[in-house]
Amino acid sequence: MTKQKIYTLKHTEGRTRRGEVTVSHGSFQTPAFMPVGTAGAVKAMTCEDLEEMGAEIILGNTYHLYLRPGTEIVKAQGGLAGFNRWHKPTLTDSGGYQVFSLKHISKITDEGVQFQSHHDGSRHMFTPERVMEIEHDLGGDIIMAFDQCVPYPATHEQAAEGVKRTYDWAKRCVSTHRLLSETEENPPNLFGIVQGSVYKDLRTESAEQIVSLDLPGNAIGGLSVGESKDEMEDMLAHTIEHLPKDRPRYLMGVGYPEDILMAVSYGIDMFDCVLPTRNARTGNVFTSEGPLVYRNADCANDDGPLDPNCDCRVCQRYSRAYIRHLYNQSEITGMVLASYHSCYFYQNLMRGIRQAIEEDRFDSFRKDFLARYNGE
RNA sequence: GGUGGGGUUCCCGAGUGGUCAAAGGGAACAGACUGUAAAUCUGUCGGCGACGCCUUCGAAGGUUCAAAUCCUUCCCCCACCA
Repeated sequence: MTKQKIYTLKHTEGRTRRGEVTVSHGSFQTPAFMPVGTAGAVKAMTCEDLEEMGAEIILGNTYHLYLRPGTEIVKAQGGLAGFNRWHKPTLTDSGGYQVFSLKHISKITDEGVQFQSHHDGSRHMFTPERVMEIEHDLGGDIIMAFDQCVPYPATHEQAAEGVKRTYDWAKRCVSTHRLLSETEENPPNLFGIVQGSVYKDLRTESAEQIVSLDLPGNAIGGLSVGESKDEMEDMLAHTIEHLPKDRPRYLMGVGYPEDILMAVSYGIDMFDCVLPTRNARTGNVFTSEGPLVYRNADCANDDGPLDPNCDCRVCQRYSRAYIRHLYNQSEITGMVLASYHSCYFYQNLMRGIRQAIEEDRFDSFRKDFLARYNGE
């Protein structure tokens, strides 16, 4: 495996940084928000939509794609890019989060995780080795190590166990990944994941272990799982100090706009979150003036756009009244329009953040954004 | 005109003497959602000075300690027959 540097730092403002990550399918600007395309598609969005709004990298999920349509099909179709025709970078998550969210139908051992499919109950086994094979077959540009995302709250002992297992598994991921990469033309970039729940000593330990693996990128996992915003910030601020500055640092599963701004202020480069898409499908969108429950009755006769300050093509054309009506009638177009807007909103937020960093005014950008967002 | 069935809280629809303000859906209203078991889930859903009271089950009377449930009359719907 030829080791290449994938991160280029372009500008810093305090701890905040502006950079670029380059992988097989191209580059993406950081800080970046990656829409989540669990089953090979960002729900309700087409590739054209995503390109249009400026998304440069999306996620795919090992667990979901392995179960359906099955790794063989995706591989035979030319990997994810060949399959879903998203020709920009893709990051695949390892299924570590599913170990957390599907804990009631899975069993964790040192060997790996035995789980039942949420589709049909069939039994499967994920080991770090198996996950690497799958992720290589899926063909993403960045693949995540198979980790154990510990639920919140967790005792120090439980969290420590998660840290140990995450490290053991990460080492096994690295071995298998190296082996698989030897025969590949464009091997993916394996990112490690730091765990440790809300315990600083464990975060330190986990970060040092993961960093010692010398991977091209590092992620902070196990946050935004139920802890308070203060705890999240504490852990993030603490953990990121242990992650190398010459590689991308990815905060997994985050978050709300205010969380992203907070994390960027500490130097996080990559984010992903289901909020813009999931919430859009359940009647909520993000706007410059704060979250809007467009499903609620006060939008019934509102001919204004979802966000009065948005220049996305949904806000240029459609009204709250119409989109609410579509939602209430379960017209899929309602979810499509709402999802488009919120995804655009997130991409637009990231554009604003990047530009502000370049112009050394991130702090005021953050302050102004939050003032308007919180209706102050 | 005859025979049979039926009218229940916004809608559909259970309930056939007390444990019924009345099951269950739907609609409506609100809340939740952070590496997507999520076009999902939760709550409210007659009124009120609310551990109690008032109004409600087509209408009006009646039986009973007690009626959405039984009886009488009336109004209206549906099906089939003529």
